[in-house]
Amino acid sequence: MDTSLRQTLHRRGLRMTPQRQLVVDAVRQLGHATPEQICTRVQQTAPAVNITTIYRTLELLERIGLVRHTHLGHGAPTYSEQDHQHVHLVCHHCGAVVETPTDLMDALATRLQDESGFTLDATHVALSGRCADCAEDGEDGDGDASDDTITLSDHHAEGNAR
Amino acid sequence: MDTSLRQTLHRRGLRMTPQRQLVVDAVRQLGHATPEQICTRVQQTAPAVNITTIYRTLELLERIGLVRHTHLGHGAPTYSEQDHQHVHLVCHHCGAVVETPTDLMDALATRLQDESGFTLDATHVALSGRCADCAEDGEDGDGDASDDTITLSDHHAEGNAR
DNA sequence: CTATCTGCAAATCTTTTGCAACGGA
DNA sequence: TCCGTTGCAAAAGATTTGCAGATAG
Repeated sequence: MDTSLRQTLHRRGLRMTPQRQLVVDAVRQLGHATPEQICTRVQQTAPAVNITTIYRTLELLERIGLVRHTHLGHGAPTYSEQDHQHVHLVCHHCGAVVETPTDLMDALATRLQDESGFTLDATHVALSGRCADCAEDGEDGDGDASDDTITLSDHHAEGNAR
Repeated sequence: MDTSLRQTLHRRGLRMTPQRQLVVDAVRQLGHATPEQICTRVQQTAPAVNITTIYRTLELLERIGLVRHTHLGHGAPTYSEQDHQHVHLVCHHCGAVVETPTDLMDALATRLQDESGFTLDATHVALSGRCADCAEDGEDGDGDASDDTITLSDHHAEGNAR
């Protein structure tokens, strides 16, 4: 059952290792997960695997097209199977991540293509907003400032470098 | 012309400082910029301003609703004026960032609202893809792996913690 | 004058890199 | 055997925090 991974690797002169199998498994099982989460999962089976290997393996798997990463909005990118395509909706308020079919973006993709020649990759980033559970309420609108250039005198010392 | 900023701050018991004015100006002038870029800009006027202050000020300005941050996909978040609303399109290939009017997303927003009850914040994240200049060519599709749990024997040492 | 801010240094955290040893084919 | 891989330690970045002193009001 691991023939495919092994072959894909061999085809490019790469080697099959237990670590790589574990990372692929973890990505598959976790759906979309950060390197940290993947590392934790892998270490449940093989505690000695270093997080450095996770990073290197994810990069390699992405390069050969087995996984892809998505930016959910905040810091860490999340990795998932290449063919596990969907659009992520992240709720600002509760942090929930909802997955929706990519065809939701078809109309937009077409429009972007027509109007800007931009080919949309709908799955690479997450859309932000508020989920149904977190009804909208807070509204804020204010913005105005000047445009001057002052010479700011710093308090104590200055001219520091490291 | 800076009355607005000062008042907004005072209203919340906060103080008006040259640094804050400079950060607001920089955000406005740069359109969308990382904390690093904002820092550089501010330091052109006031070299002594520390990047720590930039971070703290941006956080504060965001909290009081004067600026907002957007995740362009890769690492650094970019800050812009609260009311400078637009959708970002980031090209995977050349890294170009194109801004488009938010009404591009109206149809999608409506559909999301209807189908999922999800209220879209179109400006918080950037859409990824390929811009017109970077024509598509590379295609890759392959994915299959196993599901086993092996006991991985690590080479040299083990049992390390820090 | 007092509480808020700032600059600096150092602590965190995440991701990357150099290197020597290990192990897959 | 040979070279791709791995673990470890340390480097490199980015962001946060503690603190003493400066400053807005």
